[in-house]
Amino acid sequence: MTDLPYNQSSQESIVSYAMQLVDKSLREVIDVSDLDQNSLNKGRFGQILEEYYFYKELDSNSQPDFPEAGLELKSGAVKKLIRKGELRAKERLVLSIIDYNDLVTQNFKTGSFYMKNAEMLLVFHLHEKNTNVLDYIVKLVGIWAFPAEDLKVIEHDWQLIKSKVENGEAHTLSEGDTFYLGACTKGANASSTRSQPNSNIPAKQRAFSLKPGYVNHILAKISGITDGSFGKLVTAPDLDLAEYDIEQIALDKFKPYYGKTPEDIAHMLNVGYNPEAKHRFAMLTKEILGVSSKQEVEEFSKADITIKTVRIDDKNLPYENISFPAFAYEEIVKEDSWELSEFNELLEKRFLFVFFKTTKQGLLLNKVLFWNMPYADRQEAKSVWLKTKQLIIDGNIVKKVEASNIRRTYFPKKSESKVAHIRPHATTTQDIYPLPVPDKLTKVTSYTKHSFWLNDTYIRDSIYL
DNA sequence: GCATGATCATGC
DNA sequence: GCATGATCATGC
Repeated sequence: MTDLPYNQSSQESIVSYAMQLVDKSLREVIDVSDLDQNSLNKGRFGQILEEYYFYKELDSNSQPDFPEAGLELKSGAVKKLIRKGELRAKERLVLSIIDYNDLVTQNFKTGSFYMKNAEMLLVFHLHEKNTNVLDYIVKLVGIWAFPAEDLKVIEHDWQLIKSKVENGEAHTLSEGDTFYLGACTKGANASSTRSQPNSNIPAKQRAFSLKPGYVNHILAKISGITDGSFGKLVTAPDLDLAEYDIEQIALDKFKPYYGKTPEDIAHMLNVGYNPEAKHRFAMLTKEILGVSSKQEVEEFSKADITIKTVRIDDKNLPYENISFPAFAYEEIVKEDSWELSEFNELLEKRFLFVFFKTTKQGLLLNKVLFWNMPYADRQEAKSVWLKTKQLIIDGNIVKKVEASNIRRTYFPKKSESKVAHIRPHATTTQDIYPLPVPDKLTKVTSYTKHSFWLNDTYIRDSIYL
């Protein structure tokens, strides 16, 4: 192996060789003549890259792919956001498979996960539907080493996964258990299982993976984007905490403010409070968490956690339904699976709900909780998504236009599902997105922006509790 | 009083 | 100018 086009003991050499991939496809840089054309499913991208570009033999040992340089080669897919033009992770980044029997014998720092993945050479290509893997265009290449503060969260995640396995609960693992490092299912189907220690129940095969939110941060870092739009939940004094649980750290921050009014809280935090600002409660929540009202919480963004601040009346009914960002009609009709749809991705995230409740003493901070939408409710949301998508595909949007110019639509109403409905989400009726199919009744080719909303009654009955 | 449609205030 | 989080107005 003396004639490799790079020096395999030098990170610098490996990276500069990898950088030559940017804006190219595999077909342009390797000899593809002896590849079996029938085996080119999307999972082959990484294997072909490793075997035909880096000339490495495929193996599954616990050493990194470039052991002398301490680098593990990983490839991932990005997508371009139509509305913003930015690159985002198409999905989680799947790392090494979890051997349940081995895991329970390991420590984090010397265990196979960290030994293999401490430093990674990442190659991201742009995902294109119905495109041969050989023609995917590489967009970003870079080295990733976990920052110390991220490693603390990841070690905490790793320990949680390990302790579940130690307790004979490998079959109950779920990605929602953890923050940055997940245990995602891996295998052809649900019957891909493995044995686990301390239980006879076969457990689904799983791999360590990085959450999409975390991958987005990696993408920003290796693209050289460092903006000030993120603030940290965990600051220096907390870094030495033995129990590094970002959820607990977040919940603890609310403790001094229970039973206080928004004005009280703003005063205690020494921050301004504009009663005219419609997002004043959301701003206050961020200040409680220790970041500026202008910033996003970095740890939550990495862990795919969404904050929702809700005011409820004395009967626990929210004053308003909860909105999500407006969807683009042209994008939703192209979503061919619920699992990969934007709405499902929003609902699979973990939520931090912050409730302010109306009492005799006024509006008071009342309850704060982390929450995930149960599977059955996401199936319910799926039917709302399916109906919405079909109406747009059929150009069946406006039902009638009243004398007042209010337009009644066919979109799913609150009464049709206990979970979610569709409503306008725009500045005016003139605030529009193009329609893929003109509306049958009005013939318009664009329509007021709409979004999915969670029903106020669903918040009351299934989340506030 | 509630469901649905329309619109607003802010910050970037 | 627009995304976000939120609130208002109308009609039944």
